[in-house]
Amino acid sequence: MSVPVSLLGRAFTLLAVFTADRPCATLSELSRHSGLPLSTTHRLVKDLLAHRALERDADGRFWIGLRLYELGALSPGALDLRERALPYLEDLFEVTRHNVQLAVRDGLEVVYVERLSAVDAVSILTRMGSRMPLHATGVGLVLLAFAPHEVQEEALAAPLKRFTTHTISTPKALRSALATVRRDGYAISDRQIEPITYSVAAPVRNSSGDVVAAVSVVVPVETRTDTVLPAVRACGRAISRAMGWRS
Amino acid sequence: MSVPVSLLGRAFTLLAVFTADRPCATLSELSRHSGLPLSTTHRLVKDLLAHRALERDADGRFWIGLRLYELGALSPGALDLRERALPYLEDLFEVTRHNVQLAVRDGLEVVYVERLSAVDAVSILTRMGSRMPLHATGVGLVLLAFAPHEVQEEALAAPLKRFTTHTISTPKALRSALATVRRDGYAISDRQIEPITYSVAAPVRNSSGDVVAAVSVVVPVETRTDTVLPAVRACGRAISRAMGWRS
DNA sequence: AGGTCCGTTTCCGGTGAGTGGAAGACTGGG
DNA sequence: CCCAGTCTTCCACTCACCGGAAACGGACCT
Repeated sequence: MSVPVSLLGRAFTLLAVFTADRPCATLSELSRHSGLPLSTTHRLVKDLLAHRALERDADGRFWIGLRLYELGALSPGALDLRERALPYLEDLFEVTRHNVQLAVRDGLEVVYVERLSAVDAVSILTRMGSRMPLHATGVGLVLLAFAPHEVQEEALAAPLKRFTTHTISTPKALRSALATVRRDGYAISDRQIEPITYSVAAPVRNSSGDVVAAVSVVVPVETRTDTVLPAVRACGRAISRAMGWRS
Repeated sequence: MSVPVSLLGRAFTLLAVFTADRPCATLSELSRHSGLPLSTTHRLVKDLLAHRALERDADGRFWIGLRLYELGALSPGALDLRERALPYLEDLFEVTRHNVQLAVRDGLEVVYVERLSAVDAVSILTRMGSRMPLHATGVGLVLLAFAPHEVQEEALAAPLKRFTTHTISTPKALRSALATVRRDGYAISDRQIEPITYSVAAPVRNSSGDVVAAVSVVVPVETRTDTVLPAVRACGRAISRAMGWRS
């Protein structure tokens, strides 16, 4: 295992130890998982603590700090898109009572910038800040279908990870699905991630008409998707208008 | 103006140029506002871009990048508190139809970790990730009233910034208000930030019974606070239970 | 077309911030 | 008490980082 020689590279390697499955870690764990020598890790952690990028709990374990939360909240996805979209996401949540998600594209992945869910909602696989492959999610299909041509070709040439027997797993199937999304103007992801859910997704456009995000509702398979589709599409349009889009 | 000599210090000084009022900046602006020489700024920005901590738009301006959003979403406030609290916040939003906020304490400030609001809600002064002084907000009063004794004394000894003629601005008034909050078990902030709103806030406790967050509703002054108070308090209790609290 | 201005990018010799192995300190369990 | 694991401190050495200066590129003006 090679660690970066640059200090910033090391700092980000260290921060990458934190995941949703490992939201906190001891100094030794940080050293072990990052590959950085213990004393280097110790010094780096001390600096990150000083800058509030990390914080330490009473048991001595380290967590991502509030400063990164604050900075992250200034990113375009959070500050611009989320703040404008939130009222419409809430409306969609209220009329459907199912998980509502807002996501942007980063490379060949979806990054969720918001998720509204109920206590007894059907699926809790995604979370604010989490990632999923484009090909396997409703929002991902929408974002990919309207992405630049070279992004689509890149996704079609990449391995398509399989989650269930329904996951799109050949370039041919994906190409066909993308064409369907572009024709229809929305996507229905059928049991691609979990065998018990559909995801119904619609595009969100900016003032230039580019698709910059996607909104979706995740419903149990017993739900008829056409009962939520109009609401999802209306929500996508409402957010688009809030972003300055004119049809 | 003195800039840090350490690389991490410089990186964070640079990132501090980004605020809600200046969410993006050019290279020259970053250099000017951070005090770092132009070529140092350029090199640092290039590294931060490589690590996705910054991103660049089509006009060449820099923004906080998705990587910081992802990392920030792993912080305890976002990952643990927010995810557990969200369904109850949504319930509170639904029954009150007013701005709902969830906040934690950081030093002598409140940091908002979630805000749900409607298109026509009365106040939009706060935002995910933003800060306010403890003494002047409902959630701040709650967090301070139940904070360790030395934190309370520190707040009482610090300057109390005034926002309106109603803002608590003397240590005597603050001490009295804190006693009231502790006695009542909730806080009502009367026109302290804006002359048109009240904030009604209640504590959120963890499994050890410590107050680790506060939830509030912001309502117009024409609203009788006792119409929303029970719902806010119930919400605080529900989130506390989700955090493992036992009464 | 040429010139000017401003913002951005590149270059490179010099240097001090950062390094990590080793030793020491601390903590908890047997 | 002993042991193992975790954390903290130390310091001679080195190379990643620095920033002034030059080059580059684009927009605007005459």
